[in-house]
Amino acid sequence: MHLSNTPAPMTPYQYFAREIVAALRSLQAAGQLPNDLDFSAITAEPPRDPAHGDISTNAAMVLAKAARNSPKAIADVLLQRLLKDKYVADGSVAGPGFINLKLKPELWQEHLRECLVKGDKYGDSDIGGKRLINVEYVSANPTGPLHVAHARGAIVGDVLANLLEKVGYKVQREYYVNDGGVQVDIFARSVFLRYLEDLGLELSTFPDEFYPGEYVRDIARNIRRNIGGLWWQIDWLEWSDPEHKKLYDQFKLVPPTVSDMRSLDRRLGYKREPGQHPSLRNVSVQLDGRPVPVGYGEWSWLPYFAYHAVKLMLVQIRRDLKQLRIGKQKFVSERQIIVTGKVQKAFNALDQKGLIYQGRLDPPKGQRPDDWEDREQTLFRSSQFGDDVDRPLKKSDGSWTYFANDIAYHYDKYRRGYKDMINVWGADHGGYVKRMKAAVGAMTEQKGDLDVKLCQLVRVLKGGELVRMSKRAGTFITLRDLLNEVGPDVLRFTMLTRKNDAPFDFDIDKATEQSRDNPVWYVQYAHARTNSVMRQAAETRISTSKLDEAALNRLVDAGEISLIRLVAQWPRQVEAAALAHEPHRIAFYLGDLAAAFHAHWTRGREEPNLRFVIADNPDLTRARLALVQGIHFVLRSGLNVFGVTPIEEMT
RNA sequence: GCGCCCGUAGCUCAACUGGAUAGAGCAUCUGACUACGAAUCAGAAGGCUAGGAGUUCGAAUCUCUUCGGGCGCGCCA
Repeated sequence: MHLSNTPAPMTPYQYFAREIVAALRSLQAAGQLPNDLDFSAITAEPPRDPAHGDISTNAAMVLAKAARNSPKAIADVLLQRLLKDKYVADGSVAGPGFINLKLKPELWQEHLRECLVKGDKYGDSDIGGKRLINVEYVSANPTGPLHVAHARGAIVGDVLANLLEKVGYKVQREYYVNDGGVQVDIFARSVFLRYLEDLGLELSTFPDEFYPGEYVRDIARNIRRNIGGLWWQIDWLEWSDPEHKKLYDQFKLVPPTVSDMRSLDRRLGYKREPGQHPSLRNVSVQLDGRPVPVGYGEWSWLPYFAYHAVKLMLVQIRRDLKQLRIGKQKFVSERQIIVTGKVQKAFNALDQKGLIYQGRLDPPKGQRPDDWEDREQTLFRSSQFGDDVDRPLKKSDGSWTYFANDIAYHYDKYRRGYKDMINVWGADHGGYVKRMKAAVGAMTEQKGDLDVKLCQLVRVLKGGELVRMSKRAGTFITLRDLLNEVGPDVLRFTMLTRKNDAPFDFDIDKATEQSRDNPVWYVQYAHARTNSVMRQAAETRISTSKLDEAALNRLVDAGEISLIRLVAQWPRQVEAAALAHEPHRIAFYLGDLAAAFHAHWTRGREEPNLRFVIADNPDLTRARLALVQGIHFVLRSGLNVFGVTPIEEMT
């Protein structure tokens, strides 16, 4: 009998969740329970202790109060109904009022068949109902390469997106490019100075607050060599001064045309300001034996360097992400949000709701900045929506704050149809969560929902030692380094063996070790082992095809049934992990399934009649192969959700 | 000073979102390879879930409080 022909094409847990409610309804009809009861909190779950049975429900305890009866009494009558179910072998009331059901093996056997029929699609569902959901992750500044912390966020976000797709959401993956703020300008100035160095000029100094990494030189070189149309500027008037024409000739530099500059200005939203930026005040180069200050007329070169430096950086970032197997993100530019007037639009929307005002903020207690200046500013009433204080939307120079831009970005997401939004951020942005949620709530009249997953710090251990990282010194472990050391499979899986809000020590040695300690290998090994069983069967000339037609009622051993039980939990694990936005749960489940499979395998060593392949008993073997294939499908789809290659054979 | 996250076996971490006697792995001790792959498995030991108070049938989980750690606190992102 095929389960697909029965009225129960679902997991035993889903089946009984329904049966329990049906039984309760019939008790209501019979007048044994009141009619106005809320069944929503009732569960049908595997009991914590398998000795208690197959299915456990809390129904009696949940209903006791409203039904004005003792949990025990309700459990007794409910149990009598449930015992009539064709799949229930036995049942009992335990503890404070749990009902434990022991099921007939047929239900598990038939469910395994269901799993085999669905194959890789087993575990998929449509609880998302094709609803749109937006998952934003990585969103690192385009001012440096991705490093370990970004890797964690990238993986958590990507796998969460996979999970949501698996349960029927329409997922949009996004990367918000923070190319709109002063950090990009500092980055552009850093590249500019390295660019001068690359021309063979010696800088008097390289300011502390500039970006120190080697990669900045690479980008400067790349700009000089590959982009063309370059120039450098000692004084903003200089390129029209015939006195210095020879310098342009010497370095083969080409000054920009006015229309070049204007189009970049428009594109990037820069205002033209003459003079030299204060951070460049002490920087000069030796020219004709005298020090010449650099960086004047920033408006003429800064947009150009900012534009190309960010572009080159993003090429690198995308390449790294691709190597990490993350490639489906839509990149949204903060600068474009500003330039296209979307910030103003979002601002107006808040203003119309009366949520903008001019006011003063108290300086933070205990850590008053030295340069605190009490001033009137443009504030958003975020405190009306759960934030601690109101937040400024404009800087003192009149430009938008990062928060204002981010509000506009989220407003834009919402207007594009995403009521449900998830952001994956580093823990250092924790202080930002309340105000962003407040903004989303305010802009969407509470119709939009934002969940922020904060990823705690990642430390890297190598040879038992902590690898020191310093952003100031420009020494941090890049994503690229990690990928070269451990590869995407290990990195992706390992990053999900902890929940996102727990700090993570990533031990490179252990992650590459092939042993029980290493969950990646452990699960991979189990998957490869399912294949090796199939190969073994093929050698004994037992057919491994159409296993869903095998005589599954031959699976009666307790170990076999409990393996099916574990397989049958896959759909609810996927569902729970997706709804809770907690991809790490899948890692633990896969580890459990792998462990149970390895354990059962080893039992066959002492009890040969339990081995999967019994050469002279094709029917029994095919039934057991069906079980192996079910495990194979679940392990494979689990690894697929993680974006980890299910290896076919251990080498 | 305020806010957020966290505190679970010696160590690294789970615990199906309020369920039963809080579970794994490592390390420690005791066992299992003439092999469907021992890259594995079985067993033992290990706990006042940081401390205290509360909420209810029931708390690691929710509330309050103390202690300890991390992150953050206008014109960085």
